[in-house]
Amino acid sequence: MLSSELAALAGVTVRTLRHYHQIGLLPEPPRSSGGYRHYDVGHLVRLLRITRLTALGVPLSALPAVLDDPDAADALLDELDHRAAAEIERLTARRAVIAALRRSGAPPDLPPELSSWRSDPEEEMPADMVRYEHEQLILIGHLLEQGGLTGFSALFDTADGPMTAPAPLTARFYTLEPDASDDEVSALVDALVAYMEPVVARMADTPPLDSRASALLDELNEQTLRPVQHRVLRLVQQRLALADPP
Amino acid sequence: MLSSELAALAGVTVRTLRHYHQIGLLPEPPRSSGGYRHYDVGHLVRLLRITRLTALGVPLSALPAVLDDPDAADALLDELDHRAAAEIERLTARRAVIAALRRSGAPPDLPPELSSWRSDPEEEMPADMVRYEHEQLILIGHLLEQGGLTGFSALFDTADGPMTAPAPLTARFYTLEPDASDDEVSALVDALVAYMEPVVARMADTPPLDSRASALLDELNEQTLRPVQHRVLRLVQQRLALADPP
DNA sequence: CTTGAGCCCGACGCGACGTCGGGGCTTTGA
DNA sequence: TCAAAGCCCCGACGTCGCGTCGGGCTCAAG
Repeated sequence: MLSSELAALAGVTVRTLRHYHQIGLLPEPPRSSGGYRHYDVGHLVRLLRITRLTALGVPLSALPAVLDDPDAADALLDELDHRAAAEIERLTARRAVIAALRRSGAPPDLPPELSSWRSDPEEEMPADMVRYEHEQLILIGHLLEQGGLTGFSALFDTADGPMTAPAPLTARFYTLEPDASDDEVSALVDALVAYMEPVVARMADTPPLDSRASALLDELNEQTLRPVQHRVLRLVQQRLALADPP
Repeated sequence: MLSSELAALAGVTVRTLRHYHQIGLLPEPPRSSGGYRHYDVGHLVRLLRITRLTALGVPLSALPAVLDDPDAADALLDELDHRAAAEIERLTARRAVIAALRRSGAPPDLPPELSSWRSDPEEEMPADMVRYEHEQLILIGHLLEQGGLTGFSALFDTADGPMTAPAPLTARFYTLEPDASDDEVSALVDALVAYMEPVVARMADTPPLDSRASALLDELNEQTLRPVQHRVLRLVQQRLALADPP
């Protein structure tokens, strides 16, 4: 039996045979005068034992032990089963995320549970503001993942169900021109404060945002937002802070 | 922000950061006078986008395209979902095999559906005969996998349910001494023929065993069995062949 | 005798980092 | 003020199970 015949019988490639020879897993068969390997049924059986075990997830390095000592296999099977179960769980979670992404229609690099907070794509917004909103959601999504994203989301629940993103409001914020009039600015501040007030009221119970997290969010603002928007943010923060007991 | 802080924030290792720098996925940040990297929040966001996507199974080589062009992601997500589903199926099948093995108590390198054909481990049998039986089951299990293992098993179904391995019979065969008397041999042959006759009768309908497969089985016999056992096999085969119409 | 398929070997590639070893920087406590 | 400890840097090799390439040899058929 030549290499390719053995390989076909066992359902592997010739390269696999050579690899098993190299690592000493399969004994070298006798050679013909020209150097061709000639296998017998013993090699086939050995190879089949190997393929059965690797199909179960046994690593090649563990095979010598398992093939020679059948008792050693039990603990290994346990571990392989656990690993397979864990891997299935990971993949299932991954598929769930993909499905959520497809439902939300949002770009795949932001957390699907925050995608409803994006501004309406129909709104006309400068490219850098689109990018800023995107990056902010990514940052918030990650920073709150281990701090309690569910608790955060709960802040926005009302008797009528969860609040959705205030699309026109955020668009007005993002499209603020540097030369906006004071009236325009204070009107926007009023609207934002009105929107945020009930949320802030409920925040009294929850632990404040991690200091490093808020520093990072500030840094992101600093990098991207225009001065007029910083002014709006500061004003909103002042008004909301005053409403809170210090 | 130093390397280890960024890494901790994003949940990766410092080595991963260096790897992303090497392949150009993460821009190099400015360095301190001593050569230390100093990251800002922009790097963190970039890194988080990367980790979110890799968690979905996106390969690093595809990231530049996906990060820059959000539309390119859709087809990719489809493929990733399919691959994840296929992988889950493979792992589930693997777990099913492991579970079957644990129920049967058989060594993990033979097909669990044939494990009931092993001789009773309580029977006293020479080590090489144990090995022979093991290897024969491996060979049969594989050769019939693509030829119809189910059809083969059906040959052994009776009205009272599937026949089980004739434990004392096979043990008598395997433990035959080279100097066994003619009486002993012919008694064993009679018993084996009686056992196999109904099976052979049903085999008339099914296609005969692939010629290469039977050659391999013969070769295995040749390598391992003692002359007296060859004699028994030949006798049994003659008797069963005569009972068949040629 | 030639041709074409099949076999041999050595060596590099892949994917996403882990790990090791040798050497500088920075901070903290004595 | 200085030394020890703890970070940081870099380059390079290791992991796992083979795939792939290139160049040369062999074998059976025409």
